[in-house]
Amino acid sequence: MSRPLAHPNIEDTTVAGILHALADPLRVAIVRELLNAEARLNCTQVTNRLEVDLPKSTCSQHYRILRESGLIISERKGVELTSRVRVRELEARFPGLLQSILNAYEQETAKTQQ
Amino acid sequence: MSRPLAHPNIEDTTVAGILHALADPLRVAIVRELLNAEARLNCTQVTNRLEVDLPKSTCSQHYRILRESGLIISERKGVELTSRVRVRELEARFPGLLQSILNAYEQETAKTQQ
DNA sequence: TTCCGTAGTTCAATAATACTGAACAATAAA
DNA sequence: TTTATTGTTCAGTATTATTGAACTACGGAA
Repeated sequence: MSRPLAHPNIEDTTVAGILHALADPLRVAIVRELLNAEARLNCTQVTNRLEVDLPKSTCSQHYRILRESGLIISERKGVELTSRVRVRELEARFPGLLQSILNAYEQETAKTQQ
Repeated sequence: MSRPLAHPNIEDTTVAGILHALADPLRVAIVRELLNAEARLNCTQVTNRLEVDLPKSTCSQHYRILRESGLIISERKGVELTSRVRVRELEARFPGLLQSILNAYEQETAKTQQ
């Protein structure tokens, strides 16, 4: 794996970047899974929980976009890459944004019934 | 101008579509301008207020994306195209979403000072 | 050590989107 | 009619996204 895992400072994150990252349902699902998890999960664990079968390269790109947008922080643990959502920082920078987006996504799927 | 101006039913709008539309600062600026206006504005009026000089074709595409995402409703008034934001409907479908995104964008620019 | 398996990354080719100049269509006004 | 205005469509170009294949890095077994 490449050496440097660059994360933007929270004050350098942009709304456009965050919205772009979260405009993809799969990336939203990853974020939600990371939020729900008791412990830090690696990429494989997340995709397993999501029960999707996506190519590793695609997965890697999605994490890169989430990372570069400032939504997650990733760390290497041996061969694995574990990630967590930057909840506190994001809340401080853009209060309510992440939650309302996640709410909206839930609303969308919830209303599918009937 | 082409005849049919198709607008999605509000229940067919998606969060992904809305986030994608609002992931572009210019489109957000258009939405904000439409929200602030006392009366319905046409495309030219909006771009004039924004003091940007963007090609007509580009402008047209942005409006199409806003329309197809469900964010705005457009009507032809003679040669002009006037638009308004679907505030009520959006609020009913995804409560708080639009406002928190607009807030976040304001936060972002506000913090640029100092 | 060396070898093997696992977890992700990078590269490159292809596909899908976005941007925009130029030609066009539709309406209003002269 | 003719002309000006407003926006659309088309087509070419550029940017971004997807993904198979080769690769890197680390841990564990032998």
